[in-house]
Amino acid sequence: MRYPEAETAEKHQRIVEAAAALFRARGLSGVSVSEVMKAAGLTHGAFYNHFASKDALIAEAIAETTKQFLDGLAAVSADRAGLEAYVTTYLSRAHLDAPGKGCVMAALATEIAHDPAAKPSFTKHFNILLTAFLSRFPGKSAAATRKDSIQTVSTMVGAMVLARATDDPALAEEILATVKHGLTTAN
Amino acid sequence: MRYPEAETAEKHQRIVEAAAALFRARGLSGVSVSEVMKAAGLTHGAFYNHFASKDALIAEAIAETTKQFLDGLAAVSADRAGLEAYVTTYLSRAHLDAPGKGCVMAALATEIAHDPAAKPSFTKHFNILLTAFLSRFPGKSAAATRKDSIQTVSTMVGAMVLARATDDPALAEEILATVKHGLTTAN
DNA sequence: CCGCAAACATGACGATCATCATGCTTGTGG
DNA sequence: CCACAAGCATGATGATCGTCATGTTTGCGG
Repeated sequence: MRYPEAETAEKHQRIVEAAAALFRARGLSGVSVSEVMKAAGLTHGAFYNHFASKDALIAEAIAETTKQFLDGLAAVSADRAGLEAYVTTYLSRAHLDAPGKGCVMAALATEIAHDPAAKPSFTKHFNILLTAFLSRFPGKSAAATRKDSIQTVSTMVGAMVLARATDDPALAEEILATVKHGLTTAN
Repeated sequence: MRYPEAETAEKHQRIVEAAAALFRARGLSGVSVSEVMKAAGLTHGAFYNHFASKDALIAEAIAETTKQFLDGLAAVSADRAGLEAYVTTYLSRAHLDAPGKGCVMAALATEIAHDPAAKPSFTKHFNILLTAFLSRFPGKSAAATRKDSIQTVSTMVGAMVLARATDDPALAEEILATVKHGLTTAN
């Protein structure tokens, strides 16, 4: 290779991180390859030295967001209090307003559903993410925990997705607050 | 006007219905104006006699899906059993596999969130839809009912959105079945 | 019965985009 | 120390798309 291997790998990572942020902020179809490369400090020509296609970039970007998700989970304790802290952070105004730094599911779910090339990567990482979430659920049997995880994740994602699709800040906050309350007091 | 008014109105409606189906099936950015017109039995040139822009069509298409949503709600009884029947239908494999005929929220939520022109229409119709859902919730106070509606809708939408983003049919069905069970036995 | 304008079709325009072609630059393997 | 190829930039290409221009048809108001 012509450039130091470490440097090349770092640029690759920068591209993936820029893509992960831009895609979540503006959608898969709302961001061009050129924009991603510019955000990574390169020009569009170098793109195909790193990825076979935009679809390949999307797949890697999804993987990157999963790493970030796991970091967020790791920051809370593995008990009921930690879970509630996580839910509270997830359903916060900060997350609502910063989709580029937030959950992939809440930012891109329906676009992924319409993009056959993105679904395999999403599916793989959704499984990882569910397992991680599950491992931090306190008590009960493994089966019950998995069910609880699926329900809790569905509710969190649905709330954020609806709040984001809304134009009215008061309504968005009502959705988040209501679901937050429901998830942190029930069970 | 040159064409009979009724005929023109009918064509307008055909365009909106075709758009509502195509957008939900393949996404806002995945469907071109020409495709919608062809599906409505016209050519692309006539489009701007009916709509000011693609954004305007999107807004009307969202309104159309809301009408369809309300029809679905009206089909069940206004009690606990009716609510559970509705949830069961919503979280069915038939709905999973037919996004073009299903809920807008589950089909387009994240794309709407990324499209400033679509958000006002969505917000307006989300309010309508929430009110209708609420009016069919049995018992309790109005405030509690609104909270229950928001939580239930969030969970249903989240589950469908995640199931649709998934490549693995078994996982998709697990999500639907789990959330369906949670919503029809709890409370 | 006539002229006007609405509705529709064909076709064009300009912009955007993913991808590829080409050439330069530069470090690494030999 | 040298040749090769990886990595990057500039620029081109072909396709798609939203929108507009133009011409034609045809029913409605007068």
